This record gives sequence, structure tokens and C-alpha cells, in this order.
Amino acid sequence: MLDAITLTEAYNVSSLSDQAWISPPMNPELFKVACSNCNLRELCMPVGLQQAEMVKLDSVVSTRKRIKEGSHLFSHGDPFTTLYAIRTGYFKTSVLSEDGREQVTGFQMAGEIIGMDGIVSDQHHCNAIALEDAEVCVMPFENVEELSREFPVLQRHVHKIMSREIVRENGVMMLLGNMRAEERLAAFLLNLVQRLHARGFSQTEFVLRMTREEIGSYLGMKLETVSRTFSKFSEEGIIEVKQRNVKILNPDALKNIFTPQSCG
Amino acid sequence: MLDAITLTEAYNVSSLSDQAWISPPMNPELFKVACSNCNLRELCMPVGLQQAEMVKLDSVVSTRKRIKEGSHLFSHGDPFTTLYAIRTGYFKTSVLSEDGREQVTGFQMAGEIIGMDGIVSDQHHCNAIALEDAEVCVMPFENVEELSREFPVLQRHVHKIMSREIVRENGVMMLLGNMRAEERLAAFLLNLVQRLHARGFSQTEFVLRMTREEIGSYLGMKLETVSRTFSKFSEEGIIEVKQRNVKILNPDALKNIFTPQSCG
DNA sequence: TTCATTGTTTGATGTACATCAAAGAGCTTG
DNA sequence: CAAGCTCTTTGATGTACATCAAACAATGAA
Repeated sequence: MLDAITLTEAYNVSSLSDQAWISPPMNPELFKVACSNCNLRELCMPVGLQQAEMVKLDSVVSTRKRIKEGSHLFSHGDPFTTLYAIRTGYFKTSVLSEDGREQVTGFQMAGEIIGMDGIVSDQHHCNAIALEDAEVCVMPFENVEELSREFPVLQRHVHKIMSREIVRENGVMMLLGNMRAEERLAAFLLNLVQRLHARGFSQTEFVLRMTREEIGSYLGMKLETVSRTFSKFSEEGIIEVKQRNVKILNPDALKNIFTPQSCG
Repeated sequence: MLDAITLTEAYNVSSLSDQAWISPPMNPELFKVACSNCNLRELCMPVGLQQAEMVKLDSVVSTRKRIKEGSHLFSHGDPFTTLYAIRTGYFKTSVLSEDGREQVTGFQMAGEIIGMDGIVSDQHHCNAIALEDAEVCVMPFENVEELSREFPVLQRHVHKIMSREIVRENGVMMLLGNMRAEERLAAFLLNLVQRLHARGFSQTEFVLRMTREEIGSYLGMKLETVSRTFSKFSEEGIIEVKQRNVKILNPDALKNIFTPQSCG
């Protein structure tokens, strides 16, 4: 049954198409490198722009870039010059401790912006690695700042994106500092499915693009514990798992694990 | 011996004065509300500004505000309108889970900017609570954005501050996800002392402004574990602890705990 | 096809830290 | 100065998760 899950089953929401997800890597020459006719613009770009403004904003993006699965978009220590908007594919960002322990700091998908860790010291602090073949829009930070000065709405948008990242990380700190393994995984799955849904995919079925170990690193637990927790949810009939295919059978139960009701 | 620690022992570095730390709350009317003659400006404001530019930037700050120990500068859900630069005093920021667990997300001191969590959704996501009587500069975000459009150097500065926060939180994720209790506390103490040193205080002695419980919340451990770990460091001669007074006797040992050398 | 590799699952055992509990230290208040 | 806070320390015990280990599944190369 879960074998039947395919990305093409995802349905569309608003004007976002799932094209970007199911089509093979496109030849960038075939498509105008422009935000104004990008089907992800509602995720990357401020909303409510006039067409004319949008066209002016096209110049934030200089080029596109392909990244093969497993390779780095940027690495710790690389000079920072640009932000990236993910067009297709999936990334993880991570930091390494001195003695080589990896902490995954996030998983990013289409429409999300990465690279902001590099601004503070003009070099990247994280590694960004493609979890599948990916394509990103290169947005030189100079361009972003220049256009931000011209368009208050873009300026605010940039601030919001950075603030969102700060708030997201606050949430991860809560997970890591206060939650138990089951709560962490439940929160993770709910977050993932919610973001996928916003991109036009199913609310219930999806394919994990990361290993148990990467999930574990993100959630501060070992891969065995991730696996066991998946199995537990599965035994309880909350989810159906087959390798990386996940189907959420009882979202309310998941939410209940994540936010246990005080029984008062 | 540790009884002798007083803030007046702190020595000065560069042009930063410790005045702000030791003087009783000042009457705001006595001092011009201006960044251009603030002794913390090197922490809050971009460096390398001309005097004339600096004077123009004075208008980011609208007023100052006093916050009594234990009270909120802002709370989760409050409408966001302004950032705050801490002039004197100490804050903690925290988030609460649905069932009331607190996660301290940071401790902030003079010269640091707080409130950026509110930008993304126009309302605050954290609570900011004064750990001692404090004074902040109120910087309406409208002003910040307006002047940012005018001064690229301020614009870049704002971006750097937000990026720094993102990177800091990455580090906390590493602590929470991968480090053991001793490593966490060692990292915490080293970070604290480094920031205090940048403000003109001793590299070795300081007074904790937060409880064991708050430290524990930040570091994802229970107050008893914090206490035990302090005791352990103390027994090993690495630090001297008497209540909230801490003296670092062997900083290298602390660093070694934090970043264990691979014995290859 | 077989073999190797990589990722996943599951079981047995160990441990770092949490929890429970109680005493002590430093304050504030009357 | 005693009474009553809050915060801290320390000990005894419990447990959630890590670690170690081995089998299994999926994928891709030879």
C-alpha cells in the first residue's frame, strides 16, 4: 500500500505547482531566470508586489546552480557572497564540532532561503549538503541589499526570513532541551508534513529524504532511537513506515504526543 | 577570597567603560539619548562611522526604558514594534511549551540587541525577562528600517546582528544535541567570560546573574546536574564556585572539556 | 545473478542524567 | 534574631536513551 506512494499523488494548493518536484533537472537555459514567472515566488518573495516591481526584483537572482546529491552547496569556512533560494531538491545544513561530531541544524526544501549563517563573518558557518539532486537560485547578497534599500517590502521580507530562522531555531532548542524522543519525532514529522502541504503535497504521505542518522542528529538522538520510535508509532497505528515512506494515519495522535494535554 | 569579587574590580578595555555596570540607575534626563556619545556604541552600532553619520543614527533610538528585575521587557504574543539595545542589566529570553515547560533561549547583556524574534509575525515569540534592574534603548523597528535604507553600513550591521543570532543558536543546537553535561557547562562558562571580557570585565572572575535552574534550562539539564557539575569542576580545581560567584582557575582545562582533543 | 555497500531494524546491556528527598546557605521581613 | 523565603548542594534511586551487536533489506556494481 505504501508502495503506491508517489510524488505525483501530491495535489496542488493555490498556484504552487508540484512540477518542480517531479520533473527531471531542467536545462536552465530553457527557463528565464526570473522570479516574476517562477512558480515558487510566493514562497521566496514578498507577496503583494505589482508585476512591475516583481520584474525589477528579478535582478536579485544572478544565475542558477545545480548541486548533485551528496555534494556541498557551501561549506564551513567558505567565503560568503550570496544567499540561495532552493528551486528543487532538498538540503541539510549542519555544523561540526572540533572533534568531528555533526549536528544537523536544519532540513530545507523548495522555496526556502539558505546561506544566512554567512553574513555575520563573511564566511559560512554551516555546511549545506544536497540530499538529492537540486537546483538553487543564486542571489548575491550585494544585490539583495541594494534592492532592499530600494524596496521596503523586500527589505521587510529579508528581515522576516532571518527572523523566521531565529524563531525556528528557538523551537529546535525547545525540542532538544525539554522534549523526549517521541515528542521530538512527532514534532519533526508534523513540521515536515506541514511544510510539504504548503507546497502542494499530501498532508498524510511523504518520502523522507534523509537517513535515520540525519534525523537523529537534528533531533539530538541516535539513529537506533529514531528507528525504535518510528516502530513504536507504527505499532500504535499512528503512522505507517516502510523505509523512507511515511504515511500519517492518525495526525491527532501525533499532535497529542507533541503537545500532551494537561489532564486538568 | 571569592567574597572579594566585586564588579569594581573589572578593568577596562579599549574605550568601553564599566560605568554602565556599576553606577546606580541613572536619571535618563541627565544623559542625552544618543548613540553618538554612548559608551556602548561599539557593541551596538556599526564601527567606522563618521561623527556626522553617527549623529544621524541617533534617531534610531526613540527613548529609554527601565525594567525592574524579574519583570518582562516583552512577552510571547506581544505586538512587535521595536528592537531593544541593552544599556545596563541582564536579560534572559525564553519560550514556553504548551504544557508549560520553559526553555531559556539565551542570556543577553549590555550592548546586545533583543527583540528580533518578533519581526517574522509582528508579534513576539519569546519572553524577555530582566535578571536584574535594567535599562534598554528603544529602537522602533520602523526607524531601524528607514535608516537602514539610507545607510548601507547600518543595513549590513542589522543583517549581521541577525545572522550572529542564527549562528549562536546553531552553536546551542550543537551543545544540546551532541554534548554531555560537562561540555555544556564548560562551553557556557567560556562563552560568558568571553563576552564579559569584551565588555571590560575580568577574564577569570564573574558573578552569575541567573539561577542554576535557568542555566539548566538553557543547557538542557536539570538544576541538580548543573550544581553537581559545578561541584565537580570545583573539586578538580578548574573553577572556584561560591554561590553565584565564579572564578576560573584553569581556563585551559575548561577548553579541554569543551573541545576534547582526539588523542591521535 | 552474486557480492558489496549502505541503511534499517531489533535485542541485550550499560550509563548519563533525571527524579526524589532532605539538609544547608543566604536573603528578606517582621 | 528568628521565621520564612528561595536557591543550592548532596545523596539514593530510577529511567530514558546510548551503546554494542547482529541480522535484515535495499541498492548498485561486477
